[in-house]
Amino acid sequence: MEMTMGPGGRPPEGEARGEGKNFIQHLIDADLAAGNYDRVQTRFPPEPNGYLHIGHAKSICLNFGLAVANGGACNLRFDDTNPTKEEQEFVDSIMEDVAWLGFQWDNLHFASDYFGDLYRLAEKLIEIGKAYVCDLSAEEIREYRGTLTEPGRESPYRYRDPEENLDLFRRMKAGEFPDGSRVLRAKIDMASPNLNLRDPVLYRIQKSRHHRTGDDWCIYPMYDYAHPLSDALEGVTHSICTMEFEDHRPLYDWCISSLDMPVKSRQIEFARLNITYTVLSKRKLKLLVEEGHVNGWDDPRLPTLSGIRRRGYPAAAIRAFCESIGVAKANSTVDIAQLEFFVRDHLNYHTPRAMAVMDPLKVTITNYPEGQVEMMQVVNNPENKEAGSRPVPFSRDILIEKSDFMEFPSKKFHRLSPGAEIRLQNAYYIRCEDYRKDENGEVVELFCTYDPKTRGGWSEDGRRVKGTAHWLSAPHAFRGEVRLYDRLFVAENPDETPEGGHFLDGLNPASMEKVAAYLEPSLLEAKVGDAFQFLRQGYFVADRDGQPGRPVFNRIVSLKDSFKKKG
RNA sequence: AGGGGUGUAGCCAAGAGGUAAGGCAACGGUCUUUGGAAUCGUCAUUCGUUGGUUCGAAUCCAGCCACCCCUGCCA
Repeated sequence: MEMTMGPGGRPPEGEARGEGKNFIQHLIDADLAAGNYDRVQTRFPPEPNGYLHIGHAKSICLNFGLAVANGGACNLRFDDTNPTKEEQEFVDSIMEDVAWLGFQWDNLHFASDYFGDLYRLAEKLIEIGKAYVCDLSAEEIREYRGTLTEPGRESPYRYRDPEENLDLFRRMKAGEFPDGSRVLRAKIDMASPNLNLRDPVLYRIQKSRHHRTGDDWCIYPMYDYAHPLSDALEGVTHSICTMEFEDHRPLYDWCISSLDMPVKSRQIEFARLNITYTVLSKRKLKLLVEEGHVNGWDDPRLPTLSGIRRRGYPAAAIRAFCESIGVAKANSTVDIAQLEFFVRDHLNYHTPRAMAVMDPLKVTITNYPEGQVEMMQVVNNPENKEAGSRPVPFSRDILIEKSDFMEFPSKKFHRLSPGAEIRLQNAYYIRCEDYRKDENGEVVELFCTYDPKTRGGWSEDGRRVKGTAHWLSAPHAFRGEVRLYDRLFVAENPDETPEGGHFLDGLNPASMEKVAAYLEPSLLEAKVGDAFQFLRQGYFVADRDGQPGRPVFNRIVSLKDSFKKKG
C-alpha cells in the first residue's frame, strides 16, 4: 500500500506515460492542446421516463469524472422532449440516484427549459431554407425514406418557400392542426446512405400535457434536434453518449453548424455496459417489474440504482467498479464477479461483524454451569481497530450452524465432528463428546465440553485448533428474517436467448430465499441501511421491511468460499 | 445488400513502429481466532485472419472473416 503516488493517486511514472486515461480523455487532451476549447463541460442527460440502473452509473461516473479531472463542470439535464413518456416521479428518483452515487451537478437543466429557444432556432432554420413543413403522414414519410440499400424520395412539400413554411410552422405551434398531420423536417439529403440524414423530423405535433410546461406547447422537438442545441445552448464542450448514436453524429453536427451556434459541442460515443447474469435494458427491467417477477423497481435483485442501494451495495463500491471497467467502444459484458469484488472490498473494511445462525443446531456445553452467563468482548472489525468491540453473551446453551458439524467428516472438513475440538470464536474451545438424533436419524443436539482455560478463544498451552465457528447463546438470540439474494438469472447472458426462447426463461427460480435466522442481541439495534458482515457468511443490510424487534436483513453478497468449490 | 462501428487471456482493458500494463476470475504457497481478509507466486512467444511495408508491426497498408448499430412523428 505504501507506494509513491502522484497527485490524483496514480503512480507518477504512469501519469507521465499517459496511462490511466481513457480514449475520451485523450480526445479531450487533444482538443485542449489544439485550442478547440479552453475548458471542459459535460452533462448527464437522462430522459425522465424510468429508473436509472448501473449502466447509467457508468455514464454518470464518466461524465462527472471527466469534469472533475479537467477542472470543468458537469450538469444534470433532463431530456424531457416527449411528454407522453415522462413523469415528475422519474425526475425525482433520478436526482436522488445521482446524489446517492455521490455526485453534485453544477447546474440542473431541463430540455423543456429551452423550448422557447429551440422554437426560435427552428424558425431561423426555416428562414435560411434548411427546414420545411411536411404534410406527409407518418407512414408516407417512412415509405419516402427508402431502405438501407435504396435512396429515399423527396417529399412533395420539400420545396415550399420559407414564408409558407414559417406560416405553417407558426400555425402548428398555435394548435391549428391535429396530431400527426404535419411535421417540421430538416432539408438535408434524401439519398444519404445514413438514414438519419434523409430529411429527419425536427418537430412533431403532440397535444399532450408536459410534466413541466403543462399545456404551453403542442409541438415538441425531436431528440436529434433538441439534444445538440441544448448542449450548445448550455455550453457543453464534450457531449458523451452511447454507441448507438454514432450514426446521429452527422446530424448533431449539422444542427450546430447550420445554426452557427457559438459553442461547437462535440459528440463522443462509448460502449454501454453489460453485466453477466442480469439485464440492463429499460424494456426488460420494466417487464420484470410489471409481470411481478420482482417486487418493484427497488427490488434488491434488480440492477437499478434504487435496487442496488436497497440491496446494500455501497455507492463507493459502484464508483470503484465503474472506474475499474474502463471506457471503450467495443461491445463488452463485464463479469458480475468484478462488481461483487468491489462490493466486498469496500464492505470488508467498512462493516462491523456480527453473528447470525441461519440453520441452527443445538449445542449443550455439559460442563458449563447452568444459569451462568458471561459477556465475551468481541472485536467489531479486525480490519479496522477503530471499530471497537462489543459484548456478546455466552451460556450453556449454544446455537451453531448445522453445516458446522459432520457425523462422518470428510478428510478436509475441519469443523466439529465426534471427538473433534474447535474454537467458538472469541469464546472457548469446545469438544464434541456426544450427540443425539431424532426419530428420522437427523442429528439434533450436540453435547460438548469446553475448556475453561481457553476463554476468549486462546489456548494457554499453545494447543491449536483447526476450525473456528460462529455461535449464539440460545436464550439470548432473537429471531429475524434474512433474505438470501442470489443472481436474478441463471443464464449468463439473458439477452442472448436461444431461438424460440424468451429472456424470462433464464430467470433464477431461487433468486431469493427467506430464512428465519437467529441473531445476536446487538443486531436488535440495527437501523435501516446499516450493513454488517455476518461472520463467515456474507454481508447483510437492514431492510426497510423490518419491524421493531423483528428486523429484516438482505444479503448483499456472500463471502468468498474456497472450501465449497473444492468440495 | 448500403452506411457506421468493433475485434488484445475465461471476463474487462492499457498499448499510438522498439519486442504484450493493470484489474476480475482461476490455480498454487505463506499467514490467519472468519475455509474471509492479507500476502507471495503462476496465468498471451502473441494481439480476429491472410498477405505486404520495415532492421523491427498489436501498432502502418491491402484483402478476408466475425460480431454490434441504423429504415420511430422514441431517446
